[in-house]
Amino acid sequence: MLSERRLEVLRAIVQDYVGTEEPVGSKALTERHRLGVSPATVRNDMAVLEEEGYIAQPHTSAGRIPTDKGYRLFVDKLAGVKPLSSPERRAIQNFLDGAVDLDDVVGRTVRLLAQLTRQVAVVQYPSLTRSTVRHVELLSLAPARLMLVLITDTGRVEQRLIDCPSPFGETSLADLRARLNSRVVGRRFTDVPPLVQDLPESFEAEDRGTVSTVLATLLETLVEEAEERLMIGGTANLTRFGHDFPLTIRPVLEALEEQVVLLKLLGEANESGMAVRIGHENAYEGLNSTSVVSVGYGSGGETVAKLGVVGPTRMDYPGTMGAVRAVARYVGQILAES
Amino acid sequence: MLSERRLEVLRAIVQDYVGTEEPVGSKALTERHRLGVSPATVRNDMAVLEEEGYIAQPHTSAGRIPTDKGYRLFVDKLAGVKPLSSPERRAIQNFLDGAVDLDDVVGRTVRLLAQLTRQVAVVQYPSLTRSTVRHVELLSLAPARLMLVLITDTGRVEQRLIDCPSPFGETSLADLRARLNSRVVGRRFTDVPPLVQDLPESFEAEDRGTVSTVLATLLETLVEEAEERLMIGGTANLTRFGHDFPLTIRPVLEALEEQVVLLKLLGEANESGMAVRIGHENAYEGLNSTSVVSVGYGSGGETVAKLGVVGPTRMDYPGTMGAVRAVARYVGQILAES
DNA sequence: CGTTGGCACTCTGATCGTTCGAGTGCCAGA
DNA sequence: TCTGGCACTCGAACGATCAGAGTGCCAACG
Repeated sequence: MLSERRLEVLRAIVQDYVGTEEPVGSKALTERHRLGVSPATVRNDMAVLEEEGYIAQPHTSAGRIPTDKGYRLFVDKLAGVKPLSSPERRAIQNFLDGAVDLDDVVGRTVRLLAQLTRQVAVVQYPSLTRSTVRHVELLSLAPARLMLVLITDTGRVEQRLIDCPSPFGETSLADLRARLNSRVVGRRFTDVPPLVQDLPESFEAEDRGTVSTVLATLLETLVEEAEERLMIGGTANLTRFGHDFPLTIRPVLEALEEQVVLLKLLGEANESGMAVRIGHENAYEGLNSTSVVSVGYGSGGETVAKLGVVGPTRMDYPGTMGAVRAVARYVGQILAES
Repeated sequence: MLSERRLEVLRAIVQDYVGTEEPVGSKALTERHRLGVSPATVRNDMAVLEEEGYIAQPHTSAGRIPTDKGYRLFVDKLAGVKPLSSPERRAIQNFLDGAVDLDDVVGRTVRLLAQLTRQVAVVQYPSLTRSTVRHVELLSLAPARLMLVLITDTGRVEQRLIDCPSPFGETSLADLRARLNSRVVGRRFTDVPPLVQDLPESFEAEDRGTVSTVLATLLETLVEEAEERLMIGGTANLTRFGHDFPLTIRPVLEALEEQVVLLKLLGEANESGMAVRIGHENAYEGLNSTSVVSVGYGSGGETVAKLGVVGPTRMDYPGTMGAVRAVARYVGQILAES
């Protein structure tokens, strides 16, 4: 176990490096932090920290920089979550309150988060699988062509075209619409399948094919939409990454275009708490020199989706975590209101 | 007017510079192109071209590079549009044919375009103002609460919640729905307003308020959605931009996040033809060192939206233009089919 | 008049050595 | 266990030199 002072030294190194972006040496440390010991002592501590793998030197006789392991310790033990200032909080609330629909909420959130953290922001659309059905509508477009419209309680709308195996009368349509709605409105998506399973049986033989098709499409929509959408923003902040540009930035841009990768990344967030993945802790190779801070959000204690930021491992963890958490909370509130 | 050979020299310079990314000198030119004259002659021609502003030297005694004006001349007079190879065409078609809905079409298009041109691709969603109404649906969610669902012929769905000034019976609702649809289905959005103006008059006094509200919401939806959505992709290709990274790339990334800027950019495309904006021809300052190639697409001779790519001024214009045009055509076909 | 070969000139970029300074490791002493 | 001192290392910055590519100009030629 590292002594109190060594941890203090590590904290100082992380803070300085995050601020200056340059390797930090023993002398500079003692000058900028009131450690109460001499540079020589700090040097010894640094030697230990290096041996333990918390810090490293880019080349002999330069200062030290934190390793992923060092950041990990910093985040876990040394750093709190820095709460936002109250003007910041007010600004967040004002900005988000202006949103007019779900797209707008997500759009504003992503811009807000990017601006606040000065990093790349990723916001997942509220999940359908956790949502409930507000309404299912069936429209007849042609004798054997229907449109299915699904409306969720989060305000999202999905529509599908359906080619019926046989013509389907207006009466049957109204009937199906009514029965369907009476069974599924207010239900969670995951609960729907068993509730509609026996519906075809109660229809005339000639309509059963169509009813089955409609149900199949409905269920398919629920499942398909479980692969959820994302919005990202603040990519311009990538330019503040480091000196060795193209090499670092390219894989990150590539990763950001892979929805699957991002979803997995966010998915790693713990249900309730905040998740911080540092450097090589990220499964995706292109993000080995970045850290991801993510958290779930939702209304009323229920997580409906996640959001987070992607930035260089050399980031201001307390500040970023504070911003991410605050934004998640306010978005949850907004969703609860609407 | 420039002589034939001088134009030929300009063409050679553009081609070489696009290929090598390095200033091109007189000697190298005569070696790589069969111009039939000596380097000295080429030097004279270059001097003239420089005086006319078509090319420039980064510093004294280095090769020449084309100016924006030079690229402009190249595009207008010297370069054709390079058609894609037939394997490429087949690949495009196969890839786009797999799309399942509108989002997917746009998503695939943007990825395709980015990959084909190795640049940043921008695709605008098919415009609502040019679209026609396929169906308008009204749902009663609560006694005084309606939902309006608008379905377009391009498969897009928009929905709005409406709070009615007074309760609205099922009979009136069905009536309104029927009349509304009989008037607007198949109509272009821009033609809708006069067609529904007198609808409230034909209803009972107590329902007129609600009918007006519904109509107002409908018209509002048409207008609001005229501010259209975009999808972008291939941002990782920005890393191939140039050597002086952060400075060039940052404003581009910023521009790409400004939907308004991008829409304006695409909007500059001529109705029918392809538009190429080179360097400073772009109104937006951040894009002064990029070129934008855009074109409208649509089904049946009608332009419903635009798409294009953003890349360095030093780009392969014939190839890029060929790819953009081909993709636009195939997307138009796909839209016509669905 | 357009084209050509020759020639002197001018820069940039690469290479190399030197220097400077920050930072380290180690050791002896408090 | 901490501290001050000291020798050492190594990278970044600076400057001088050099080679090469490319230019502009000129005189000669068809």
